[in-house]
Amino acid sequence: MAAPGAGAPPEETLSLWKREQARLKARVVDWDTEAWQRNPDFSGLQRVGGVDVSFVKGDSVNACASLVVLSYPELKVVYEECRMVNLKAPYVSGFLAFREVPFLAEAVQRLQEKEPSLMPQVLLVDGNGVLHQRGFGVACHLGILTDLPCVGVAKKLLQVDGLEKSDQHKEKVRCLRAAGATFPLVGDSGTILGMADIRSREYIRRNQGLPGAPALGQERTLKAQWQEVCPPGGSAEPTDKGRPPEHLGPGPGADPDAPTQAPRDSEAETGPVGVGPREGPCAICE
DNA sequence: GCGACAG
DNA sequence: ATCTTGTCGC
Repeated sequence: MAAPGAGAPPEETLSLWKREQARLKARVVDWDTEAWQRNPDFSGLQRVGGVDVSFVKGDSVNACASLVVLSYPELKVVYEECRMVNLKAPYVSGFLAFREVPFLAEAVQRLQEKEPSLMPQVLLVDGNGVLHQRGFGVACHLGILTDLPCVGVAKKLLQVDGLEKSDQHKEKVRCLRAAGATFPLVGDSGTILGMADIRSREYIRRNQGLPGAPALGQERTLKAQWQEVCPPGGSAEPTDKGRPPEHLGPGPGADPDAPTQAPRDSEAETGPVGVGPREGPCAICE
């Protein structure tokens, strides 16, 4: 048999995958559909979920697929599941979903069967959403399969639609001082493909306790932070619109979402529910 | 040597 | 994704 975890798939398979992405992309809903998405402090949001797949050291086939649901805004774990799985498809940039989404969708399905009352209202997914080669990353894919609003959370910037780690981009990242500060990632198409939300380790180490660095307990509200943008001078942005995930409308699930960069350590950040700190040089600051 | 092709 | 190495705090 072949080793799913490795080897590049034949061009024929990639064509099929592209066709599937195009088919499902038509069901994406990339606008707010839930009241909590636009409420000042997300009032109405009670459960936030997160999914991820972690691998066994030198193994690209065996991995742990996990789904966790937290209460909001308390952020207490109310549901958690980790399941060892055998990946069937290799990782191919632009097609991450075909490798991981089956197991993520199954995790959501099991939750629906066992504890439907704990179904999250939004799901954070490792990987990109609409910031993708064909505008349909794993977050979008899972959203369609589960009918849940999903937010893509990536650790590295996928340079598509004109997005690049230019000096301009790096400058904007450097402006992300306050925890939770963000700026929109606007592609050449004019679409906001995501929000970068980073805390520079250098800044923190050099400015602890200095003016400009908000004291603990004085941070702005999450919602307020999301709407913060670098000082005037940057090019894009007045879209006061945050960038929460969406929901589905007609047919099967749907929703899109935005990806983002994040600190290098463990997980990354998210457009909306961005909290995580972590530190260290990141793929964006670099 | 460096960058890029999510994880 | 995972591997590394170094630094700092407990």
